[in-house]
Formats: sequence, structure tokens, C-alpha cells
Amino acid sequence: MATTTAAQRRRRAREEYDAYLATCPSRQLLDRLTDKWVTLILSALADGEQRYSELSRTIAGVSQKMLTQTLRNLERDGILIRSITPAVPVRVSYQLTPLGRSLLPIVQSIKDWAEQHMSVVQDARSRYDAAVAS
Amino acid sequence: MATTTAAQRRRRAREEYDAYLATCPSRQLLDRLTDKWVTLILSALADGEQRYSELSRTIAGVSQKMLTQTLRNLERDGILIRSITPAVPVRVSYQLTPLGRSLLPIVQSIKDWAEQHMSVVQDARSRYDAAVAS
DNA sequence: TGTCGTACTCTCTATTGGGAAGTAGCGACC
DNA sequence: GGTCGCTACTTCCCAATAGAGAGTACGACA
Repeated sequence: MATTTAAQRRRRAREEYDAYLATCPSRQLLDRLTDKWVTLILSALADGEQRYSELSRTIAGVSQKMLTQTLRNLERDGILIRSITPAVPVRVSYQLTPLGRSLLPIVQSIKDWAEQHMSVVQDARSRYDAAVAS
Repeated sequence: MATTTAAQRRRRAREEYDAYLATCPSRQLLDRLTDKWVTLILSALADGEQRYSELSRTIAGVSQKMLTQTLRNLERDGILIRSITPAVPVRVSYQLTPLGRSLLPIVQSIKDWAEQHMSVVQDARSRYDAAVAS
């Protein structure tokens, strides 16, 4: 089938790209931390285990779909553990593994940087926008 | 026009969400660091200034559009400086500001974590995939 | 005259993410 | 005994976003 050629080329290219990423650990982790919700979930779980519904309340703005998807990915990576309690309505709770907890200092350092430098960034933005507008 | 109602509701919700984010500095910064290319650009510029074409070669896989877009955002935030040399073909080079350099330790810590823990993550993934397949 | 190099910019298509509605399993209530 | 409600998802649809690749502006040089 000649019609598959373009799709094959794309897939091939994608695989090569993925293979390239696979050779660099920092890029692989980046794919994980680059997800907006990952860092928020990690901070939410910093103080101990949380249920699915608690997480979705804590992390205001996350859709159920994304929460589930991100949690699955993190479970797959061994960063958190999903445990099911077969109670009346089933309870599912999530907690960090030691590996997950080892990521907390990084999340914390991002938070600290933000708190220290956010006003400088705000000023820079205002200045830039004013310069562009003129 | 009744037809704009849905769009208005969406915009309204978006604004409320943005307002919510605005109150939390770590979320604002997250929007910045959460961008896949930001961390890569920061590492690329760690050793000094780079030209546009050098960056696009260093950061294999970035599209021109995304590179330009990300550089503009970082410039706006005061994280890097864009300087134009009006030579024969124009030269544009980018370098980190002190603010940008203050972000480097965070990028570095991500890299370090990755190098130390990537194999553990790989193992966890294999185990998870095997468990799901069975 | 035309083509080359740089740094974009534009357009079109593929992928991703959000919102809302649907599902499963079971207890409780009428 | 039917259906209502709870939790934790899952699915579908559509809008927003990312990426690929072609086009643009500029002046030098052959």
C-alpha cells in the first residue's frame, strides 16, 4: 500500500526521535516533570497519602481525565503507589514511594525559586510589554 | 447573540482559573518551567551565549516555531537577553541574565536526579508493564 | 539577475487537553 | 425491587496547542 508511506515515515521519525531521547536520562525525566500536573501531585502528596477525590480537590483545575492519566504514569514510573480499599464505595489512595519522595527537594526548590523571584519576573514582563506596545 | 454564551462562559472560566493561578507564585513559575523546551534552552545557554541557529542545532528536535516562541517568552520574563548584530546576514544571540543563571541550579538538580534514578524508573516501568500485560 | 545564509513567520495538519456525560459495583432508602 | 447516590474512573467530542515545512526579508556576492 503506497498510502501508508507518509505515515510510516512519520512513525519512523518519531521512533528515531524517541530513541534519541532514550539515550539522555535528563530528557526522559524531563518528559515526566514537564507535565504540569506532576509537580502539583507531588507537592499534594508531600504530607502523606491522599485519596483520588482529595487530590482532585487539592489540585484545583485538573480534569479527572488528566488526574487519572498522570497518576497512572507516576505509578508506572514507581514514583507513587496506588492502593485500593474495597469498602462500601471503593476507596483508592495514593502515596509517594521513597523514589517519589526523593523528587520532593526538586519540587521544593522550584517553589522556593518562584517565591523569591516572581516579583522580578513580573517587573520584567511589564517592562517588556510596555516596550513592545510603544 | 445567544450563540456567544458558551464561548463567554469558557472565557470567564479561563479568567477565573488564571486569577487563581496568579495568586500562587509557584504555579506561575510552573507554567514557565513546565515548558519542555525551557529547561533545555537554559542548559544550552549555561556555558555562555549562543546564536539562534546554534540553539536549534544543540536542542535537536525543537521546531523553529517553538524555539522562537520559547525564547520570546524567556526574554519577556527577563530570563535571557536577545541581542542583534546587524551584520551581513543578521546575527541574533541569546544569553542568560543573572535571573536566568539563578535558575541553573534547579535545572542541574533535575539532571542530577535523572542520572541517579533513571535506571530505577526504567525497572519500575518494565515491572508495571509486565504486570499489566499478564 | 539570481542565489545564498540567517532568523524568523505563516499555514496546515496532527496531537493533546478539557468538559461533560457515561459506567461499574454496591449499599441504602422508599 | 427499583432507583438513587457515592467513588473512581472511562469515553467521546471539540477547542487549543504543537509541529512540519514552505515562505519572507535583508543585503552581499558571483
